[in-house]
Amino acid sequence: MNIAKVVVDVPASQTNRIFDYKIPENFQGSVKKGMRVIVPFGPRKIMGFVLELTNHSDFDRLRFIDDLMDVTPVLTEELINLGKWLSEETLSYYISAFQVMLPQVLKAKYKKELQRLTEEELPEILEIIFANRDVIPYEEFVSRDGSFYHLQKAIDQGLIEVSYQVHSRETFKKETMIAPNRESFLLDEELANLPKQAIKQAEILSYFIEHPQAILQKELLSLLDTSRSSLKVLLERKLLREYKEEVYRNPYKEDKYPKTTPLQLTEQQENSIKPILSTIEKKSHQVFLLHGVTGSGKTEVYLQSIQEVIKKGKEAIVLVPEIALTPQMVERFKGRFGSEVAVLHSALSAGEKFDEWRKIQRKQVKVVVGARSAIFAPLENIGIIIIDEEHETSYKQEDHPRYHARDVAIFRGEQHNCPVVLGSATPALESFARAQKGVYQLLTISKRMNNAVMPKVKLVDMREELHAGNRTMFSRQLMKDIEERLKRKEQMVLFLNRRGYSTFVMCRDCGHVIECPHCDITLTYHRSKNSLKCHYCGHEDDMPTKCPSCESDTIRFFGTGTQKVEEALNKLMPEARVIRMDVDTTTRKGSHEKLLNQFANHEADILLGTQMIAKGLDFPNVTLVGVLAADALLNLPDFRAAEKTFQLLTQVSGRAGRHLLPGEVVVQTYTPEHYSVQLASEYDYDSFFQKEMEIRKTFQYPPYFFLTLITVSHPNQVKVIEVTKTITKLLNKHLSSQTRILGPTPSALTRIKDRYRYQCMIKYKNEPNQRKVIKKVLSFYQKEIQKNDLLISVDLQPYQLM
DNA sequence: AGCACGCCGACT
DNA sequence: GTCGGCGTGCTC
Repeated sequence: MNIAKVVVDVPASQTNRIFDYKIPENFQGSVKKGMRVIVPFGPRKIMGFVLELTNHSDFDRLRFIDDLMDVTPVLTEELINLGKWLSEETLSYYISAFQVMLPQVLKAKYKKELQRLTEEELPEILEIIFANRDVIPYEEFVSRDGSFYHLQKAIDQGLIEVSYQVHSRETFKKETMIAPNRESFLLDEELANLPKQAIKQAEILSYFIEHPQAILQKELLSLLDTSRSSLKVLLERKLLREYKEEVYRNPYKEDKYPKTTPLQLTEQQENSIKPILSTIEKKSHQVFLLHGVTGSGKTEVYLQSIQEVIKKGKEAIVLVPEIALTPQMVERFKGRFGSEVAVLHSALSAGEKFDEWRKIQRKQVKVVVGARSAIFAPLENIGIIIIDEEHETSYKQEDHPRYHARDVAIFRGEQHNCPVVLGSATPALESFARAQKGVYQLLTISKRMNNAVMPKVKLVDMREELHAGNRTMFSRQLMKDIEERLKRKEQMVLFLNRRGYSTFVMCRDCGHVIECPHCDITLTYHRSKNSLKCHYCGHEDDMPTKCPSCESDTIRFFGTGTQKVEEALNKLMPEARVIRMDVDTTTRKGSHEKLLNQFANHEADILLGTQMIAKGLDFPNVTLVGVLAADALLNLPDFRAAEKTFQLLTQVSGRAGRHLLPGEVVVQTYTPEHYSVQLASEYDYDSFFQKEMEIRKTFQYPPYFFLTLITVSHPNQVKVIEVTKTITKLLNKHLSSQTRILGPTPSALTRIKDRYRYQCMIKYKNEPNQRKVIKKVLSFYQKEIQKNDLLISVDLQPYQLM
């Protein structure tokens, strides 16, 4: 095997193929599939993944692999196949598919440098820039307006060389270890001979006589309450030795989590787990949809299924939506499986993520708990894959490769012959429809644990509040209920749906709304800096004091943010202690956990927050949930708006009355008659499913039809419309006649970063040639994409229709 | 994506 | 003769 087939790190359509390289003699045998290598590519050097080893190539002018970047492959054989499948499936580049499966620190960094080869005098311009250095960053040469002509000449004369550096960014955390350097009896002798005043040295020696194994320096020093200076003498005398050992950056300390044991399952839990266990036993693949109401103990079903998998010597992946990946959730897994668990989510630093990943790679863990990308965990013997809150849209990645973790999970489940469990109190319509058709096996838990009843939901019509003269954001009902809870010393959760709402700035005089100069969107007011910011391009302006249109000074910001709610709450009920949880108060590491702990310790009465408090939280003392604006989501231009509203209301309501105390929910809405609000208040998923399915059928939306969204963008509006029109025509011509192609339509945000965006939508039932046709369309525009600043993006099964 | 190469036009 | 500005095509 002296030839490697390599995918190179150049995300472009022309390089989206395999390149062959010869393996030099000295690397024979050490180059393995799935490794990162450095290869020459044209004049430069870049990173590539070895996908295959062979002895034959159709290309006759092969070059040699330059260097290896790994000792152990970073991609397993299965992940290599998964990557190929993923790129086909999502129409993305091979390289992007492989990169998305690995921690960011494994992405190569490139440096271009100018290296001086001789002492010989260079032209003056170059001498000034080099300033007595042998190597300078190429960047510096460019930024200081270096003469390309002189540079080229110096290169031709052999005075200067351009060198390309490729390096990986992974770092390893090392800590100092201290160990005895002599046999115990020899240390005993030394201890006897120590001068009387060397008390600390004596203590240290005694310690090692009793514990002859190595210990972290940090730990030793704190244990004996001393400093490095007393260690130093012993190290110098070679009685002890020190060395560096690699340690994992461990964001979760195991001893923090009290060990838990399996709970007695309820009858319904028992009935649900049986088919899962038997699938594990039979080593077969099956997708289960576990439909369990909030508080029904789905997690316990997961935990006991995993237990069985571990018993069989296999491994498990558990996906949890990012915002539900709370300390509470982690605790449940760490509590049951201890150090067998690796946790992967975005709050970890790049280094921590890498270390967790490496624990998996080295087979030091059995269970991986993480957000979307954890589905690519490099496990080789998977026994179960679980996706909790499977309806969550965050499982769909919004940029390339635009994959859905559910699809990847099922693909891997097939490869490993293991069950995939999708769990939710409010399954995605797609999933429930599949379960009804028998594609997935439906498991139902309709009762809560502890025999708790679902909290009663009161709908409050906010229009009536307004008519009655109540202009605050709290209805009289909600106020009354809050006061009651305060009196009874019970706790509350207030939920504000911020998505769909924004704090825009408007002139009360002329109605002028301030918009971003580069995007078709209103600017958002940020109190901390008293500025206006665009959420799409980052453009920032100072908050004006006068309306830019009519010069009136009645310009104000509108909309509701958590800050504003908190202020209003403080004014109306100064005695209530409020914890506010939103992006502003949880950016610092660990602050999320801290706030939740405070609430758990009853240091506050009200937990006020956005999306992030909607799921996964479990506080026994919470008896009231208030939803301030239930229909904020309903008004979005999204065919899933009703579904999302139903899901959110159900999830939030589920935060109350989970234990002994009964719970209540107050939902404030401007559309109490809407079926999603109505049915959510009755916890009637089945009726909601029926009703929503009818609507989807009528309007030809998923799950009855599949969707593909093609978005075209370009600085010139005329150009965009023309291209989108042509694409629509091409698609119409080449796709089957039952397929509907809609468009061109302007995107919901027609202009972002000074680029116009138009889209067309493909609605289809069965379109086996779709990817082929789209690929053809893309290659038709290949040239314009390359040189004319045209962008065409394809999203199969989109979630964001903007 | 970079990068070289080649052609062209401007400036000394 | 010297320099930089694009368009084009290739990368094992």
